[in-house]
Amino acid sequence: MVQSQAVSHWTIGKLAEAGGVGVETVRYYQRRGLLPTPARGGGPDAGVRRYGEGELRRLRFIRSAQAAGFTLEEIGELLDLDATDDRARARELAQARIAALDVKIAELVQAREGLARLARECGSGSAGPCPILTAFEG
Amino acid sequence: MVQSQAVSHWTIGKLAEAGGVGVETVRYYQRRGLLPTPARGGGPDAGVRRYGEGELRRLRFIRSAQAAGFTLEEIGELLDLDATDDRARARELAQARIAALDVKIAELVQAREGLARLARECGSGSAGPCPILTAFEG
DNA sequence: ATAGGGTCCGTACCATGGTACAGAGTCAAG
DNA sequence: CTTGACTCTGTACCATGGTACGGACCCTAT
Repeated sequence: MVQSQAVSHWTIGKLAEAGGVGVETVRYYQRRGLLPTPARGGGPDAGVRRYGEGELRRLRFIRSAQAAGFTLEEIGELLDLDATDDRARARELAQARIAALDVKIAELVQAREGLARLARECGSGSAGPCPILTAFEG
Repeated sequence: MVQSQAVSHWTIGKLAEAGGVGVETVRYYQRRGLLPTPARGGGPDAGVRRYGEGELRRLRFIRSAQAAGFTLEEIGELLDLDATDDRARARELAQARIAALDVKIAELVQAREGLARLARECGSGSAGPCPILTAFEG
């Protein structure tokens, strides 16, 4: 059974588009060491670098990990861990982030409550209080 | 019935401490127009500015509103709205932020799930997968 | 009266995460 | 065989939200 070759047919522009980011962002991630900078092609497409599924998966991971609150530096470490299979460290980072997320989520839920109360009390009519300054004190 | 005078006995250092921020941060908020810069006292405490409950409430509001995801610019607008009692605009801002928070909270909850799965599958033993790169693809 | 600690003011610097060129090259269609 | 779209490299610039520092000044305790 033959292992299928990893195809790399996209230009940086297509990769960026597929990942939902700008070309400059991809280059920035390359500078930060988060994405590889493949060799420039020779022959037919001289000079241009080509990208494939692997890079796209990495790019998507970066965006998701950012959404999870990891910094780009931590994301770099995670990508390295993926290569070295250091499970202990990976767990450690994941659990620390889960703890931070729990705090953050609770904070946002509380903030949401304050805002909902503000929006409710601060009705369109001019009756009743419109307590902006104390919105988060409940 | 006599309205009690607003007392202003704290120095900037005490205000900052009470608000859980640094002195430089208070000054920064003053520069941004989020906190007033009271007149310097004369007589006994010549030269030093004094702060009271009003400033502390504002400062705490700023921190909470930041936690709710408002930018400092938006917070400035909210503080102005509190003074002008523009209910319609206040509601508008609150509702927009609630919508953004709902998206954000859902995102964080989803990220948490991915991380929990990662921590679980990536057990301390070396058996099974440790799928960092695909942690958020579930 | 003098040393330490706080204030005041202006300006400079910082970290994070991008975003924007300029100048040169290359490729594909008309 | 030129026009337009895209790439590549390096360097510069940006927004946000602070943080730091120098040099005065002033208040209090020793």
